[in-house]
Amino acid sequence: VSKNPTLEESFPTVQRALTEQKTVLIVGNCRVNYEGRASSMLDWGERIIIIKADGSVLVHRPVGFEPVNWQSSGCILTVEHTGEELKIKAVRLQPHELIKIFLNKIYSLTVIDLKDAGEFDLHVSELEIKKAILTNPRLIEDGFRPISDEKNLEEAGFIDIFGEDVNGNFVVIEIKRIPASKEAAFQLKRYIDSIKRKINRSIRGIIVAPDLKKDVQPLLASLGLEYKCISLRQCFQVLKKEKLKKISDYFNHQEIR
Amino acid sequence: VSKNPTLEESFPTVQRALTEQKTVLIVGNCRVNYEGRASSMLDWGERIIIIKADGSVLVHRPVGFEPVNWQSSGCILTVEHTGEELKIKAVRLQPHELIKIFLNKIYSLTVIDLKDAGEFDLHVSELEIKKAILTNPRLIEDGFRPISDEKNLEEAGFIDIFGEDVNGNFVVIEIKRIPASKEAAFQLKRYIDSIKRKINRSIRGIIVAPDLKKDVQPLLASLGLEYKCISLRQCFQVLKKEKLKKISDYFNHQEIR
DNA sequence: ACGTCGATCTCGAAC
DNA sequence: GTTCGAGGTCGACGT
Repeated sequence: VSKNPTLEESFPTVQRALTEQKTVLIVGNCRVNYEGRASSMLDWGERIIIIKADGSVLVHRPVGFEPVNWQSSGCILTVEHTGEELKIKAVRLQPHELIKIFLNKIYSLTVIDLKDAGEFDLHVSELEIKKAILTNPRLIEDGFRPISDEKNLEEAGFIDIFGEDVNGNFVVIEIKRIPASKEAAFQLKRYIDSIKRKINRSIRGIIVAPDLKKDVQPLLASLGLEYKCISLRQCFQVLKKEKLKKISDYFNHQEIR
Repeated sequence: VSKNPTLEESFPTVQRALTEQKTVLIVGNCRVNYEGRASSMLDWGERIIIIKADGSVLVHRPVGFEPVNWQSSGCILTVEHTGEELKIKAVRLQPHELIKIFLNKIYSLTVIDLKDAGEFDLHVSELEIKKAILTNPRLIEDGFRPISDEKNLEEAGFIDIFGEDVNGNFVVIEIKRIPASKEAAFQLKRYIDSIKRKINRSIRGIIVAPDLKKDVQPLLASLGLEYKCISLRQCFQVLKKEKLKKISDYFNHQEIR
């Protein structure tokens, strides 16, 4: 970490960092040119620049979630010291893209070798809701019996869960992790129409989601579809129980041996 | 900028920075919990944390273009010092989302008030291609006459440009800034089918793009659609000419007065 | 507020 | 390699 380094001082430091694949953090006054899928010019201003070990580059303005300019991982980095400015170039091939950062003042330059082996777990994807339903089909209704998941309907797309109810009707389930939109309803309708063209049996369509968006309830009614509310908490519970069961199964298994 | 500050030292600094709406840059060892549209847990590791003046939060791992955890602008920030850890909370309402960052070691803490008034210009979006066509419809073909842009087809979506050709046929134009995919072709087909259901006149569908992706040409043929190649350079030219024209109009207007 | 669409979207998986 | 779909997509614009 160096504070207010001159460009002369910074140049070899950055150069070494790039060749050694370290992470570089720069706060400074810069302008940025981009040429590639589109082209852009960013005039002078104070920004944060992150250059990561894998070759990704981010230029962040003081406001806004998204970087104003960037280059995704795998690009080739070079740095030059051209008189008044420090010039960092990041080139990507396929598609050909070039970003040029010109710095005329560096407030802080940090070179670090970050060690990060921490595992990242993202829960409650659509997949986990599906797992929960397959684990405990009563989440849908008593007597529901899944037949297959991820049924391919060729043109129409993929069905999340395909099953049978207690009365022998086919059941097509469309899962949404967030409040279901009209689009989800139309999608489910397409699936059902697609199946009806092939087989001749009564089919129910059920949207499974934590909630419905506005005006979707009447749409479902008009399309002859149903809605089953399922909370993420319920899914958590089922999956947690399943995990514990697996562990106890393991121990039971151990005892038997 | 402080190097290897203790958590005790960091706490008031961060707290003040948050109330004063400054930008905070932290490099340190942390774990992150997220709860909201989904939920996630990120185990201990060394990361870069950016907290911006507008309340956006970014947690960056040493690799990858995207932040591993984040909160977009407008969230409420609080910081606590709970014994062994510095805990930063960022809450967003609507949708309700919470991100908790636990730091047990800070390598560098930077608080800055970035001044960035630089203008950002991005050239050649889909909108600019549209503008270019509306400015000079001959980019499509001689005799093409735009009737309206952004026509809403209710269910089917929005048409980029709707017009008429020299023979009085309707023309629906779908613009893509990048080589057009099969998806674009299907989309245009849906638009045309949607219109055909409403009116009874001959309709042509034209994909406008700098190129076609593989296998799209035969698909277009089978769907009865057309392709008009248009380069970004052409659009640049037209728009540049238009700008110059406007300036000269301005001067002519001045002379008349 | 909700819905739709573009994005230098990015990313990953399937083909 | 290309294509396709999902994303805690984000952000902008229209209703």
